[in-house]
Amino acid sequence: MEKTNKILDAALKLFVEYGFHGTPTSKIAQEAGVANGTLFNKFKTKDDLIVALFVDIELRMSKFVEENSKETTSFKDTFKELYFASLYWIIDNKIEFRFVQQFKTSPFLSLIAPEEIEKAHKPICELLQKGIEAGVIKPLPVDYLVMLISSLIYGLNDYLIKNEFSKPKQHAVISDTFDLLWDMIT
Amino acid sequence: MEKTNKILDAALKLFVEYGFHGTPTSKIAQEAGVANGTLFNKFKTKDDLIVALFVDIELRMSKFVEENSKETTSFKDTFKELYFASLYWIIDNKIEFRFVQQFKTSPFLSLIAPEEIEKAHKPICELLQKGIEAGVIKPLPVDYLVMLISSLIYGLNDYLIKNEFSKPKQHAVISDTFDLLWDMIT
Amino acid sequence: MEKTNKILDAALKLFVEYGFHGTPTSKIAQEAGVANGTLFNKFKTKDDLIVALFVDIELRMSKFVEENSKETTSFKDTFKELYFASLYWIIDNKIEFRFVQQFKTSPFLSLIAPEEIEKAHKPICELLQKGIEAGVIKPLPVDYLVMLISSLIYGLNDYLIKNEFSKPKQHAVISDTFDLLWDMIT
Amino acid sequence: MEKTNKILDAALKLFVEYGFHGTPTSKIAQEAGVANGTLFNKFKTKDDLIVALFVDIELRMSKFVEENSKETTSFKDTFKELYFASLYWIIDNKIEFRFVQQFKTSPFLSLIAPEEIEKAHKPICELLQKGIEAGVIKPLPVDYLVMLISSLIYGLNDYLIKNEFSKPKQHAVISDTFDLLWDMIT
DNA sequence: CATGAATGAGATTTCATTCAT
DNA sequence: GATGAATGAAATCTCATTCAT
Repeated sequence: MEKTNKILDAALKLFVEYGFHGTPTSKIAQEAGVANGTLFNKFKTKDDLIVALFVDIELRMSKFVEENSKETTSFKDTFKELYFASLYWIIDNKIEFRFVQQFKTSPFLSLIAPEEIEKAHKPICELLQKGIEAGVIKPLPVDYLVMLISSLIYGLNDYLIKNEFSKPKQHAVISDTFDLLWDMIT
Repeated sequence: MEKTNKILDAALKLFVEYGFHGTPTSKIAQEAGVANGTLFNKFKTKDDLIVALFVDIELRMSKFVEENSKETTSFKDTFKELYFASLYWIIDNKIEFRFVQQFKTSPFLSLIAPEEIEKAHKPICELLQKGIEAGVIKPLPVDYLVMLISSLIYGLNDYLIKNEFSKPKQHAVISDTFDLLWDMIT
Repeated sequence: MEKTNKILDAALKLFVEYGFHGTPTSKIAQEAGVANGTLFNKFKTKDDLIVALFVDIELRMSKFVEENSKETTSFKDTFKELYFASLYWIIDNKIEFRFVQQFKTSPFLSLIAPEEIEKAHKPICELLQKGIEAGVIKPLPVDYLVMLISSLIYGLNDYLIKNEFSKPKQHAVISDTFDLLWDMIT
Repeated sequence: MEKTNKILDAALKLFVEYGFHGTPTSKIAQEAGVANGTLFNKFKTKDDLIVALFVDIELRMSKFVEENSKETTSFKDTFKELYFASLYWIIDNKIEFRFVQQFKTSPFLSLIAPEEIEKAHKPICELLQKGIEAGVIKPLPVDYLVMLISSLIYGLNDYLIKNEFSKPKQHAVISDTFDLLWDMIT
């Protein structure tokens, strides 16, 4: 792995455990196995590193969701694919997700342009728009729907983490929640 | 106002704006109009102050919700009272709520006993239990229901903040969301 | 006991355990059971307290030695009385003595006039002078003799503390050491 | 000179003049001509610095005494070599010695293992043991003898400092004291 | 006199960042 | 490009001392 990635990896792990300011750059460098100065060759400042890490994670998530959700002929199935892909990524990348949550509630969020943050919601927005036009989804504002969906996903994730279910049980809960959600928005 | 409260007030304001570590204790003292040392007479450490602030806010919210939600004979109405009281408190105490969100995604959360955190959910848990027993609410696990409800509330709050609606429009959205929620869980 | 004495007592105990600067005045007041401000009513500054404590201890030791060493017709016996009285006081007032040692090797010593410090040696000086004139003691400078004697006493005290002998054994060692000392200076 | 040594040097000088707590680390760094932070790169805490300084001085003294006391065939001469070497080091390193005295009467002493402290006495202990076995020295406990000897050396040193004799006079006093000591223990 | 809350100067320590090698 | 020693600004926290009650 390249040094840049080693640094991002180490930073992620430490930030989630100790918080942004509870993690000195020196510890990140140490954990990454590089020299202190190397970190500052790759990222101009610590804030730069934090932002770069956020952008990197968002990108990885988007990519995963895009690649792992087949577009089908049925609207409901396409929507389900998106929902499951998102949840699976979050479940398999708990640390990344906790970082994102921490970042989004922190003042660092303001370092990023709002469009950049919205970008991740683009696929779901477009899909919902189609759903409304097709008369499948209730004619509510798209950003309102996105809010409903994502808050459920985030809440569900927290719930799954707290309860440590078996894989099949987890799947069942995710599936049941989808049904509740579907009923709510259609 | 007492100095202790002045300090809590100043801390709240600054923490939300600059983050826990972006806010030096000296600035808090200054903003509160007390001497630096006074802060440490009232709170042994900065961490203590952060935790005390969280506990204080949770207490104030619980008290408000309790005092502002009448118990009625209709289960649905009682539930609605609780829902509205919660949302109204959050809307009128945006800064407090942002602090709570920041606190809950930070490593500081681990400084508080899990029971302490759950305590805020006790009224709603008891109510839902009764609702299930009365056959009004779907027979789902209570903590699962709590998750569904609170994630919707949090999401809705973010949505309202972002959109800056007029008071009547706000009320309409809150009311409509309640209907969606009610359909989902009954 | 008066407050002043309670403060001196508490200070002594804490200074020996934690050092002068390792002991805050607030802890002294607390240990003494008086208010913080009371300490500063009795002693203008912390340094004043430290010096007063030293002077107090030296006075108590002098008084004890004076009262507990009978003047006899035999020079050797009178000298022995003084030697034993000194050692017994030190042994029974270990904490006081450790304070004195700490004080004497610290920069606080310079806050006291040299005459004040020498005062404690006055009785032994006068006695030795007589001993020399009587031809009993070797005709060496009196302050040289005092140095020999006191360094032996200090060393002996450390030795007794380290070894924790029984009372009779202690007495034997003290007595034997006197004989060595007597041989040395006569 | 390396920065570490510059810091130790500055610390020694200031500690002896102002005491451990009367000397801020910032002054040490300044006196040493290094940045404040550099001090804490070399020594994790101020206490660490104090302990390191003590260990360093003890080591230097041991090394000097070892290197400057020839072993001879005569027991008395060998003993005398040790005695003189010790005294000469002390006299030429007054500041170091005052530091050691201050350290040994302070609560910092407890930060060092007792064996570490005793180590400095090892050569003299072994020599005295031989002397006893050879029937030259009085058959007294070795640690008792060490106490007698070291207390005389310390006392003599204080005496010499106070009186500021010329070099030859100093030598005479040291030599005379050796004779008294020798008489006492043989 | 006694009290103890309030003060603020100052101490130790941390850590993002630089730069000579 | 990589390194890590050096930097010094800034943060948290302590504590002698004051003073209104």
